[in-house]
Amino acid sequence: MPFHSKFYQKKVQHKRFYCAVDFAFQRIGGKYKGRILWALRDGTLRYGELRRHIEGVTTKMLTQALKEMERDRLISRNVIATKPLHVEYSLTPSGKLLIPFIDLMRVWGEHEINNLHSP
Amino acid sequence: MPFHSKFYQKKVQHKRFYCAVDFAFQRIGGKYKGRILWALRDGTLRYGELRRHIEGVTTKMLTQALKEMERDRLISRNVIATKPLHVEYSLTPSGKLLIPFIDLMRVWGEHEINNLHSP
DNA sequence: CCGTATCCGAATAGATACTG
DNA sequence: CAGTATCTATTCGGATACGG
Repeated sequence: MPFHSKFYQKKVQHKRFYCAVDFAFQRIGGKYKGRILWALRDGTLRYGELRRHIEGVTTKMLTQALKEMERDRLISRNVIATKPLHVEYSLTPSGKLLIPFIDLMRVWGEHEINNLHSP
Repeated sequence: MPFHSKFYQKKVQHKRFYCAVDFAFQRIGGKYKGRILWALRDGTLRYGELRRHIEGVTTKMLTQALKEMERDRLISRNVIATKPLHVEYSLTPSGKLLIPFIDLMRVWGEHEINNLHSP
């Protein structure tokens, strides 16, 4: 049960936030959360599939981000008791609300990347 | 000249990024950049005014964020040679493109804050 | 008024090894 | 397969003092 493991106990408390923008950035900030949300936009992915989508991530950082996002109800975690174990991740309704936003970021990012050497 | 000071030289190189989402989060991630963009949405603010808008920020962090955002062409910096000095900050066209995005974040954040104790 | 500089602790991130 | 644990390196962020 992730909510009781020692591993989980880090960062259970949010820092104080001063406004809604601050709050939102605390929830989807960090190095990988945006990319995780984006990877899950079309449905369900297993842990290992996510790991391959998010190039460069370690198990430690991926697990940590996933636990925080589960706690914050952005994603849900579903264990399938096959052998070996399968674990599926997908967006919650709240998480799905963020997809248009991530998409805006992506479009803006592509635009900026294309203009990097011609400003 | 900020582009030549020792202070500026930190973080001149971006880390490697793997996709546009990653790129975008590197540019507006961090603790204060979202709030700075939001504060400048309606026009120009001076350094001290910004500082009062972004409650809790220190001069170090504000200056650092402003320099990075200037380097990334999200904001522009205008020095007015009065005495004492005035320095005005405003959004560039590229920075203005991010406002709808920040607004989405803010709306989502307010929605989430309201549902924190009734999930 | 608008920053710079320095010190230092906290938080974040990576590498590596190991387990049910 | 899906993590956990540990150790270390790097980065971030706050406090404080000072300067043009």
